[in-house]
Amino acid sequence: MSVPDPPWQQRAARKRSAKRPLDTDVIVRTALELTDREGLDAVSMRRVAQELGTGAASLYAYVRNKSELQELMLDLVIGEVPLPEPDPARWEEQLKQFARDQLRVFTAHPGMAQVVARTPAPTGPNALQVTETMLTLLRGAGLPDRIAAFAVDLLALYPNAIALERTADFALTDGERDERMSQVEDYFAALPAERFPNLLAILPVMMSDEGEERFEFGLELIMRGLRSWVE
Amino acid sequence: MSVPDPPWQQRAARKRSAKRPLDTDVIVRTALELTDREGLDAVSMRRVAQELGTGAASLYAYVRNKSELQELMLDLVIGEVPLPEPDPARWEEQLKQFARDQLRVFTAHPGMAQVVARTPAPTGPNALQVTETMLTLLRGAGLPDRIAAFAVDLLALYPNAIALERTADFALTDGERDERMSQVEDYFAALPAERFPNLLAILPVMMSDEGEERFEFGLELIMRGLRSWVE
DNA sequence: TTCTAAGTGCGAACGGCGTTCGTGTCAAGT
DNA sequence: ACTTGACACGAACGCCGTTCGCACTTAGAA
Repeated sequence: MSVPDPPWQQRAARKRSAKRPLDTDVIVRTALELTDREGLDAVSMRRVAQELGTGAASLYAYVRNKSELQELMLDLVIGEVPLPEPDPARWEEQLKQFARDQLRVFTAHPGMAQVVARTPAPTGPNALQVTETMLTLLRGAGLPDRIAAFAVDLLALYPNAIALERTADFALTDGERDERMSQVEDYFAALPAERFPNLLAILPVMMSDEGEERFEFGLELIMRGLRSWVE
Repeated sequence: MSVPDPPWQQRAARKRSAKRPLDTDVIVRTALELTDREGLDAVSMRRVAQELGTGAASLYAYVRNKSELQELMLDLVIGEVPLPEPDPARWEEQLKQFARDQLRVFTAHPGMAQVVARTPAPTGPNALQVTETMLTLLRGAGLPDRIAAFAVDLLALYPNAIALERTADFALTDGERDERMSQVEDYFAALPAERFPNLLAILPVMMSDEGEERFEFGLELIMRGLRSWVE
């Protein structure tokens, strides 16, 4: 080793040590960043590998396949939902806030709602912690076990479904979005009034952009329903 | 035309007339049958074309692209949901039955629930008719327009979300399903009792296979919530 | 009857995908 | 110094959606 390495080997060596060694965590995080930036459809194994300066094949040492990668991403995202300190007196508000936070987090990571839909009953550590906390709140409120078990599903389902709806068109270009919008408008304008009287009567309400009120309505509806089973 | 066509031309002619000429309808129907048999993931343009004895390129004369094909399939499926004759006195039961029928239809066509999730506000003719009927029921029940508009969304969302959950693993082989099942069991069995007391306490209830009761619970919850806004 | 133009059918090709295989590389252990 | 084992990854396989351009059919004009 008395002679220094030739320059091209030095470069290679520096490059190798400069980049963090591959591990499951960086892969998952990189994939998630890519999803946030370009949507879930852009996240291919090749693309993630490229982002890490390597080849697709290298990822398979740390991740069984693409769907496992997505499940790992999912649990990472679920981990971002803040857990409340259960306070039985405020169970309704705490559950509502929980649902709001869930919606916020999944809206912030467009595409992850699709992953939830494909993943029957997420079982990552963070998902379990979320379930445990919700159960604490529901049982603390005096709901029977059976109802609590049903409700925990429902309360996870609802924000996810709304998030799915809101992020469905993330991958569309502005042009496509506009085109779809004007198509829908034309279509509604052309509806025969005698066959769709209610639809037309209610159109202004449906078109008005009160997404947040809509979500809050659903939450309030669920809480009113739950209340009827307390004790 | 005094001389009959040579045999090879006859065969060609028979072949051509024997298979129905391509049109949008057969394409959509074939794609749907394929989905029912093998799941949505198996429905590629090539595969549908193969089923019709032609090449993938031929389909593009009748269908703009794959996602348009899926939207057409979706409206066909929505058309299978039976429409009730609105009877204001029985609005709750009619809405419930509506939701049940929707779940049934989407469970019978595994994969179509995924398409709903990707399609913001389906606008096919059948979807519109469904919306109109639901609005008739909701407004007839005495719900304010604003609430009715929200509720119609919610009542479509819920059966779809459940159908999505139920058909999520359609593409899995039995082996994969079993593997997942036993994985989940092991995982739960290994949970530390002090960190997940509620989860473990409720596990028997969650594991018991009462999918239908679960759906009915959600329906009843929604109806109780709606009732609180009547008049 | 013959010619032509329009429309349909479709093989071939492009660029991308998930995943596997087998070779290459290199550090740690002997 | 040599072996071993873990990691890295280029190349390839068989899919995918979509486009292009050529072959073929056929309806109407001449």
